Amino acid sequence: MSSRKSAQRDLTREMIMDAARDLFIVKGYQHVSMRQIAKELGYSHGAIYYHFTNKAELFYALVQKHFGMLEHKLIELAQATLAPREKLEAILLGYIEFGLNHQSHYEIMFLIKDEEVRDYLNQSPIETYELFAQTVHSLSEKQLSIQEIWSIFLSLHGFVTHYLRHVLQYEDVLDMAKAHVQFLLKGIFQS
Amino acid sequence: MSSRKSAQRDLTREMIMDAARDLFIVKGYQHVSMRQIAKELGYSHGAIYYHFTNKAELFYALVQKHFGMLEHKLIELAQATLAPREKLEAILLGYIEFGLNHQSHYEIMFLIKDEEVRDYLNQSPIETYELFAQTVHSLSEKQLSIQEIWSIFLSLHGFVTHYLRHVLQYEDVLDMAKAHVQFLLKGIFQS
DNA sequence: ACCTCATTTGAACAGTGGTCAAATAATAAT
DNA sequence: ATTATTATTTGACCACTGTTCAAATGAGGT
Repeated sequence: MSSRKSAQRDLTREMIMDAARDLFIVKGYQHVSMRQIAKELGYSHGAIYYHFTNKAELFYALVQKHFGMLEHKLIELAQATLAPREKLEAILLGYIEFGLNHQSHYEIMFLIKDEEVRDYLNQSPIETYELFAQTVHSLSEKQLSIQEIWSIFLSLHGFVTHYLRHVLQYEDVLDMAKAHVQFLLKGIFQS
Repeated sequence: MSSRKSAQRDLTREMIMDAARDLFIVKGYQHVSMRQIAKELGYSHGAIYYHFTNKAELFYALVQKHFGMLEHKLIELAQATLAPREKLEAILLGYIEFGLNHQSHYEIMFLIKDEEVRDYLNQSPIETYELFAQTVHSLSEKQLSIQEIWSIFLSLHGFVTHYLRHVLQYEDVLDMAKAHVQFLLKGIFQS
């Protein structure tokens, strides 16, 4: 009855990921179906399974991209021309900003406990944390121990997690975020 | 064909909640179906809908109980005979212990983002946090501001959230938890 | 014996993720 | 130009989900 699409509109992983990202951001992982994604693209849901083995793998492909984005942002902030203290502030705040401005992705990167999805998570979170830790360590002028950096990370993570659950945007909690960062840095620069 | 159960075994909210709790703890909210709960009880799934309007409401009934448990623990710790500093440590550590020893519960209380479920969440988390904040405030000998207490809470939340995702038990991360608490209290008691 | 009514059943509905034989079309080989 | 091959897409199908609801059930009151 229906005919397959012409060659130039052949379905690609990129196309699927673009459509999926939009839907995931609006509705969240659990509330997006493979059929919805396919419909958005004008294909049948079966076609997606040709390009991705399942929903989790499709989602994880998106996640990997976003870990890359977070790393990019960290590097960018670390290269800014600011005093260490300001740079450190910017990085901690930048982490929160990233988390709240990419809520669906943060959720997948750090929150989804779903076994299906977790099986696809590999080294990405670890690598990204390593970068975070090293950057913070050097900016702290060696005053922060590994353990303290880890505590800072967990504390930022708690902030993001909490407000992400309440679906608030970064702008809505900017003051709170700044105060949280100050709290975490208090004592380090004896300010 | 099948007949309704005899009067003394009439299905109650309590019975349903007990069966549901066990399943939720083992499998998590998303992977427990109403049919599974009903099967566990030897009833048809329709019967549950007579006692709970839907899955989310059933789940929330469980949540309320767990908030009660956490409050109970907080009060208990606050009444211990310890120096303020030690008491404060015990409370922060107690919070982490509760979170990691009741992972499914904590997940329900603070992590589930599902709209269906969230619609049933009312004042419980707020009330429990109020208790936490007041206790910490008085124990800090008025040295902690509202904002700082909130940051401490978020930082503890981050700790629990992270290790909960990796399904580690409290004992496995005890040293880490102690270090995290010390980090958060650093400066407050000028230690 | 009859009635009432809270409780339970199970069929039905619209949706889900995932599978797969069959259909299709672009490309390579003849 | 015709044929064979191969990558891609389709849609019926499966086993499942949460939810609804008319109908059946049976305990308690009269």
